[in-house]
Amino acid sequence: MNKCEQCIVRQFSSLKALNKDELIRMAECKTSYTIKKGEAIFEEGEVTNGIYCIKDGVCKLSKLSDNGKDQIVKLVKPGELLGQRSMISDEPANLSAVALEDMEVCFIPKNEVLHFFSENNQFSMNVMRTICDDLKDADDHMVNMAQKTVRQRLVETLIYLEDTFGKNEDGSLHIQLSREELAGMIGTATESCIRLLSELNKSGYILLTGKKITIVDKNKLKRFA
Amino acid sequence: MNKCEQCIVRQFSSLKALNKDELIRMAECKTSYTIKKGEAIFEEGEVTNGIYCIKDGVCKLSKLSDNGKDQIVKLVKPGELLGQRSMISDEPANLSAVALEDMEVCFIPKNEVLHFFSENNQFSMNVMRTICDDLKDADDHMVNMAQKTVRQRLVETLIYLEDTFGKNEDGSLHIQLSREELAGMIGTATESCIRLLSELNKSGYILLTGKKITIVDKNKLKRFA
DNA sequence: AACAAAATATGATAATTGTCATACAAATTT
DNA sequence: AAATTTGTATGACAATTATCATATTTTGTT
Repeated sequence: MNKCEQCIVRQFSSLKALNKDELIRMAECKTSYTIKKGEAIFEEGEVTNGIYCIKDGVCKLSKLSDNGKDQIVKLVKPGELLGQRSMISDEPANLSAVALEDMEVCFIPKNEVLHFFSENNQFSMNVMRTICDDLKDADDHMVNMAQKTVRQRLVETLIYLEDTFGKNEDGSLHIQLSREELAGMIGTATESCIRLLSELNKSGYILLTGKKITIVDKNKLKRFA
Repeated sequence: MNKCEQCIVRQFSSLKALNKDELIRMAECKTSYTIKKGEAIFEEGEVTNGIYCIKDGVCKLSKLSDNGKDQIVKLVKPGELLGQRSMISDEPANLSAVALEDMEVCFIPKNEVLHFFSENNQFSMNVMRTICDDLKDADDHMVNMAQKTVRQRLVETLIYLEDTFGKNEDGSLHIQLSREELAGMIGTATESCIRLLSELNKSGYILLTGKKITIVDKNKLKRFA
C-alpha cells in the first residue's frame, strides 16, 4: 500500500487540503487499480460508492446517445477526481469513464470522503470549486456544440488537445485518439471528422502521418476556424 | 423588509437548511428587487458579489456566442438560486440572467452566504447538490446538442416547457418565449425554428394560435421525434 | 507470413440546416 | 389613427453535414 502523502499528483488535486493524519487514514482505506487502455473504470448507470483519484493516464468521460453514438463529455487527467458528482448527488454514474491510456487510479470509499467533507472545510470547498469549474466548462461546451460548425469545433478541439496534453518530440499531439473518438468529442459522424481532417491536411494547417496529427501553425489554424 | 422565514419559496430551495436565527440574519442583510420582463439581473462578465434567490418569475441564463447568437443554457424558476457558481469559483458571471416575466428576487451578499457555508454543513451540502444537478443537466444537454437533430431538440424542448412550467386553462404553454428565444434554447436559427414549428402545426402535433403554442398530444409528439 | 478484423479514407448522394430576401402581422410610438 | 418598429412567416437557394458504399491501410492474430 502506497502512502498518499508521497503521491505526486496529490498537490495538484482537491486532496491537497488534507492534513497528514487524513492522508494516513486515506492511504489505509484506498484501493489502487491498474486500468489498461480501453478498459472502463466505471460505466454509465453503475453505482460507484466512492471516488477515483487519477494517479496516471488519461481517460474519457462519455455518454451514449439515443442515436447509438458515444459523445465524449470531458477528458480527465492525473490529479483529477472521478465520480464526485454522482457521489454527492447520491446517484449512479451519469457518464462512462474509459481509459485512453494505461492508467493508475485509487478508489476511495464514499463514507471516507464524506468524513473528510465534514471534518475539513477546505477540502469540501476544493471539491466544490472543481465541480463549479466543470459546470462552467460544460455550459461553455454546450454553447459551442449548439452554435459552432463542425469545422470550428474540430479546430478548437485539436488546439485544446495540444494545449492540454502537449506534443511529442516530433511535434505531434501527445494524446492519441481514434478518428471515432475525435468525432465523439466534436459531436459529428466519424466520416465527417476524417474528411475535415483530410481537408485541413491538404490545406497545410495540420499534418497527418499515420494516426499522428501535427498542428503546423496554431495561430493560423485558429484564425482559419 | 420581509422576513425570509415566511418566504414561500424557501422550503423548495437550498435555503430550507437554514435555522431560525440564520433566517433572521439573512432577512437583515438581503436586498429585494423587482425586475421587469426583459431586464437583466446580471450580465455575462459582471462581478456579482453575492447570490440571488428567485421569489417569483422565471428567467433565462444565456451566453453570447462568437457568431452573435444568444444561446440559452437554462431557465430558472422560483426557489432556485442564481450566481452560486460564480460566487464559489470567485469569478465574474459566465452567463447573463434576463427576466422572461416580471420577477421578484432577493440579493444576499457573498460574505453572508460564505458565513452560512462555514456554519451550516447541511446548507453547503444542499448548494453543492444543486450545482451537481446543474452539472448533470448541462452534460446531458450537451450530448443532446451534439447528437440530436434540430427537430428532436425542438420537440423535447416543447415537452420540457410544458412539463416544467405547465399550461394555461386553454392548454397552451404557460411560459411565453419569442421564436428567437426558443431558437436560442434549441440552438438553431430563428427561421429554422419558425419553419419547424409551422411544420409541427401543419402535421397536427401542435397548435399555433398567435404566439401561443399548444401541444395536442404529448405522447404522439414524443414518438414523432 | 498470411489472414482476418478493424480503422482510415474517399466518392456519391441525400437530408438537414443556415442565409438572405421578402411578405405579412402585431405591437408601439407618434 | 397613421406610422414605425418589431416579430413572425415563407420562399429560394447555398452550405453544411450525414449516410451509404466501397477502397485502402493498419493492426492484431493465428
